[in-house]
Amino acid sequence: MEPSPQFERIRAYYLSLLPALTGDAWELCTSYFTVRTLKKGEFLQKQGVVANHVSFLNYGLLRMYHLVDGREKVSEFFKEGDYAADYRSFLMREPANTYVQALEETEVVELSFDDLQIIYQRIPEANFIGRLIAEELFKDICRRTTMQVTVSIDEQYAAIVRDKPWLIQRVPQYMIASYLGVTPEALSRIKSRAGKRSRKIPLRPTTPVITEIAAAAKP
Amino acid sequence: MEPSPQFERIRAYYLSLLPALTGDAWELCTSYFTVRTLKKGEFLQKQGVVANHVSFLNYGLLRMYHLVDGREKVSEFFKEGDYAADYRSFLMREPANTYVQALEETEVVELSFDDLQIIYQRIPEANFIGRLIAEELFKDICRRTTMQVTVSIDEQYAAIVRDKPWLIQRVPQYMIASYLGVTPEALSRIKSRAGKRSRKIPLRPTTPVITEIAAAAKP
DNA sequence: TTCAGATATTGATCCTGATCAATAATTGTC
DNA sequence: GACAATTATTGATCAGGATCAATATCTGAA
Repeated sequence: MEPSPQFERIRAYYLSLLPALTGDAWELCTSYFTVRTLKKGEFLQKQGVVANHVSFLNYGLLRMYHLVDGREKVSEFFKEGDYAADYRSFLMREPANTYVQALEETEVVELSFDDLQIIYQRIPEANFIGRLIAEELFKDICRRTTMQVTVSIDEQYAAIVRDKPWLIQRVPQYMIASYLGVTPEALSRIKSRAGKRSRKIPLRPTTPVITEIAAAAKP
Repeated sequence: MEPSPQFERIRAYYLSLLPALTGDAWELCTSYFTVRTLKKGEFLQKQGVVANHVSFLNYGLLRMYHLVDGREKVSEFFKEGDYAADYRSFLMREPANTYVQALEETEVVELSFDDLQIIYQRIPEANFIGRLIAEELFKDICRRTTMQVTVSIDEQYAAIVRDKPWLIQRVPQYMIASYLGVTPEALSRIKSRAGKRSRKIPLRPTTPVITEIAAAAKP
């Protein structure tokens, strides 16, 4: 509706994606936005429920996790400036298989699925933004996957300390352990052993490496 | 350029996304498409090289993998009807950290990054398609991630046998093992032990479960 | 400040998958 | 069909993380 300071951050975000986003189009968007505040511990999303909103974080911190056999497996953290919510569930209109919970008091700008479709229809450029957001999420999840495959837990933890110190500050260690796919005990030992600096372990291939030369040579 | 049977499959795909894709717009698209054939063993993408094309598979089979410490870690398979290529590298214009290699003779329809940008500019609806494709890729990678976190290797293999029998048929077992994140030996044992049916292991939480009630109660 | 609950560390043991090694089965080629 | 190369299986040992348990540290509220 009216220009609100609560939409400043998301506006800056959108403008960075699409500088030409005009006043009218933006007004239409904001007319569908709603603001919501989550207390620490509250859930933005629960397993089994279809995600009906995407949420842009004005401030605060969320974690996304799977609940498997009574254990929580943290898959992602969201902080101010991020898009949160189970985007898969949101897109597929299927029940989510994750929980999203506030770790701090958090304010989000919400947009419902139906309203987003209206926006896509009325503002063709919105598809551009939607594309960039989907691409952004894709890149993030790729980065994570590559990390998991490429780097040892020790190095992943070191990378977090180096690149995302805010995670260390704001999240209990056992959740970071879960995020890394190990137990709290294991992470504790990883930290302690981090002192004695990285020994290089030379490995040799166990699986045949198909080189292009060798393979392409055979028509 | 001219209506080609080589573009039939991708046309059907696009039409399924956007029925209103008009003849003219489609012609513009096809004018940028190029067809390429890969022999078994040839690479569509190599680590260290910026992915300059997205590739739609007309027929054939590709695998994507990371090379870490001389070992290949398979992260994805692509078959006819899929979009292949290191989309992260393509989007970010950064060197890829993966290889994409043909496991069978494969025909792809390629579109370069620059040409795609032109299409996005000239055909606004293309953003719609681009959004859906990015969303599709996102959903796929989410599905994979959820599997990895949620389900045991045994069950993941069973799921492949059940849901993707073509993988079993067309891909050597040691690549499927790599895809599942285990050694070929381990997968072999998993298969043999698959006979004696799943014993249920009751687990109790090792990490405190923050319930909404408890957490939200504290303002 | 004190205390209780939550979080982190440390130790001992167990278990699964990795590794190393050898053999068997399969596949494709001549 | 026979052979060579690739792929799969099976066995024995090893290593790292999980688990269980105990203690230490931290945090926030009264």
